[in-house]
Amino acid sequence: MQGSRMSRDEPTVQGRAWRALLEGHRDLIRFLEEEFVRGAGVELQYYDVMFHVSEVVEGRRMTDLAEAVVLTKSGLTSLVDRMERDGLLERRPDPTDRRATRIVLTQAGKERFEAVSRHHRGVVRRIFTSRVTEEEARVIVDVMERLQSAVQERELGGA
Amino acid sequence: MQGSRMSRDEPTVQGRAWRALLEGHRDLIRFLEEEFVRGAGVELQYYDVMFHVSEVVEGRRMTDLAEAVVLTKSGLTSLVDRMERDGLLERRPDPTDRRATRIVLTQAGKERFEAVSRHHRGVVRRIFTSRVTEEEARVIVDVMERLQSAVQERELGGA
DNA sequence: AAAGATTGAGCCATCAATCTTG
DNA sequence: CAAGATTGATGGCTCAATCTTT
Repeated sequence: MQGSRMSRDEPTVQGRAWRALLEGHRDLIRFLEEEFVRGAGVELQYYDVMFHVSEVVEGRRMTDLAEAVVLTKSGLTSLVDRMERDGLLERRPDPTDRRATRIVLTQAGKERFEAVSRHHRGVVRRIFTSRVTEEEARVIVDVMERLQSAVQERELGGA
Repeated sequence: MQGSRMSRDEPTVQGRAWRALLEGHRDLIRFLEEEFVRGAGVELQYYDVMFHVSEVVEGRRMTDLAEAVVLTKSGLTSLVDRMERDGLLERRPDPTDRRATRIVLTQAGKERFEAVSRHHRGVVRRIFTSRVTEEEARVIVDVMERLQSAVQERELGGA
């Protein structure tokens, strides 16, 4: 964990930042997941889907939603199956493209999302928001967005 | 919690930092995973195991290793099965406790790890290290370590 | 009885193939 | 043929049960 020798040289600050990011994120997610299941009775993945669906009134297309929650299309198909079975979501034909399916929250889904959101914000505040200064937060936003676009360029630009 | 708005529409800087962290990390990992499989022919998980095993000459016990790589014991059992089948690892009886198994790298595993490490450092440098200033890196280390200990305290103390 | 590790059942994600619509 | 979505086969991980050793 620490004092590890990834190379003979002393790790740079950036190198330590990389490991800190990985390990910190891992612990945060692990904690969040546990808190979530215990307190809200819903998996984090459910919340993630509901979050992205709730943003758009007319519903989200499967493909876009899959991208948003980082799943393959078939993976999302089965996830939506389960959530539909649980009465949280509804599939609706897309009026403009008959190939597409739009996912919308049911009334029960909306209520559930509201409740879970409140809980979610509480947990996030306790473990993250309240422990980070504005200054630090700005740096994080700055860095992460920069890295994101770098990755996206690389992915598009090919190897 | 303060003057700025906590409403859904106008998240705080910290709130944006939270989402930036989640999404950025997700994209980084996704990219790293792809790069890794393509360039080194090894999954990230393999590297993670080799990394933790390589740190200790006398080998790692299964339970400790499972904790380190964030897997259940049974999950690790099957992962180690595969890696052993691939000739990268070896199970050895623990001399001091006959219940325990020690995992060590084979010679092939060591060589593989060295090569993959080099590749790994290259990728990390390209997508992360070279794109973050020392100043920013210090902030990240600072924040993430603070959050990690906060989470650990909560896990121990909180029900 | 508790701790280290493995086994088997079940769940969930990916991949390749398929169907329908543009 | 390309794009949106689903289906079935396969693989990895978790959970509960089990075995051995302390």
